[in-house]
Amino acid sequence: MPRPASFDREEALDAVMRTFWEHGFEATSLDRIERATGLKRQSLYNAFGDKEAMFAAALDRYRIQVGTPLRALLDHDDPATAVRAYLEGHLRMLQDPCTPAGCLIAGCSSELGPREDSVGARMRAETAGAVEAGVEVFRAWAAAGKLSIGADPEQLAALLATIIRGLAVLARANPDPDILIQAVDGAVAALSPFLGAASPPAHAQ
Amino acid sequence: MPRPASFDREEALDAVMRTFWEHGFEATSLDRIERATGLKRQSLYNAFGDKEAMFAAALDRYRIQVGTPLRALLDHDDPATAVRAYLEGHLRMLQDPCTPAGCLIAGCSSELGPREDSVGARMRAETAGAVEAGVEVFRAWAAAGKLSIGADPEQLAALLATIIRGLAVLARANPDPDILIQAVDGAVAALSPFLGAASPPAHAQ
DNA sequence: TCCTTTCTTGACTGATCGGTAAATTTCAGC
DNA sequence: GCTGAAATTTACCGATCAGTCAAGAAAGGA
Repeated sequence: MPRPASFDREEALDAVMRTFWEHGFEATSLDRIERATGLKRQSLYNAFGDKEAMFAAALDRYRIQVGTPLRALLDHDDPATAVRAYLEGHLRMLQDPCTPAGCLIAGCSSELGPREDSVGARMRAETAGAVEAGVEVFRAWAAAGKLSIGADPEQLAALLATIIRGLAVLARANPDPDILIQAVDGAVAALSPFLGAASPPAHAQ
Repeated sequence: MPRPASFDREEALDAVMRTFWEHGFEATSLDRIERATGLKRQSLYNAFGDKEAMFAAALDRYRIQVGTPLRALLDHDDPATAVRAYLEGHLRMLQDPCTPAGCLIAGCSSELGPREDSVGARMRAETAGAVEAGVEVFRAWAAAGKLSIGADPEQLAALLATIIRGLAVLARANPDPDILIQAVDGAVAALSPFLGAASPPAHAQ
């Protein structure tokens, strides 16, 4: 068993993920990854494989480090509380100065949208899976009688997934954080009446 | 006045716009533009300038051909009708098989988000301008007393802009059109109570 | 017809792309 | 210390990138 690697794989993967997060797939060159990780080309290829494999590993890490904690915010007895926490959690993440602006999934799925190779397919699957996970949460709420009468769980889940991705786009393009806060406040006000809250929308603040 | 150009500038610009629309800024190479327009490199540089100028011209054309007609859907006396038409119009556009999937502005502003050169700045300005235009529409509705009591025009405009961009992301990534339809239906149901509609949200279909 | 001006064409630049081969360094086991 | 396998480094590959140059083709004005 000769010569262990001199770098921490997780730490390097973190830098890889952040580079893809910041610049997208195409604009992330191997040179940029070298600079971000401090590693040389061959070490990267030894550790992760080619660029697509690096991207896949970065997506996996993103799901663990970002996606899963955010989705956990939906695990709350009260749907209105859960949705508010979910939206505000996304807002914090999207604007966190310690991480690149926006969302890796939303950004790269926009970038790679119609591509037919493995990366494009991977991104489409990532998006579809995330949306479907949200649908299941709303269906469970509906089955538990936690949604207001007439609330459609599929509609609400699709709308929430849409809002989340819209926030990601705006967070990446718009330096004005007020717009995002207003969008989240508006979303909470618009969605709450469907989530078991008693107050009619005309009085929603 | 010797030798007129042998091609139609508007027609060529249309192909340029569609190429950027489909592949984004970085992944649109000059070779690809040559193939899409049928023109040679030097003709493109003569007609439009460098790649950034081609992109700027494509954005201008996109605003005229896509953005302006969509924004005109908000010009309606009844806010609820206007918002529904606006959302459904975007849905049609995003999924129109005659044009690339998604939205040029949303896609490229995600792609170029934090870039500090002129293209990045241009995209950020495009997004900020579009959002601000929506805010003015809602403010006018509010001033005309067309919004429900308690409805916040800034919140509603920010939310609508967010939803529009979220739809663009999903339209580009998700081949399932049902999700988008459900999102639009959900958005109409969630927003209508604020737009002067009388029906309470519990009965919104 | 000829000239001038522009458009068009194809070859070309240096830079950068993702990926690789070979040489060199470094450490575990003996 | 020696040896060998793996990690690291350096140099390089062909392809492609945006952009340019110069020669050839074509049309209006004379």
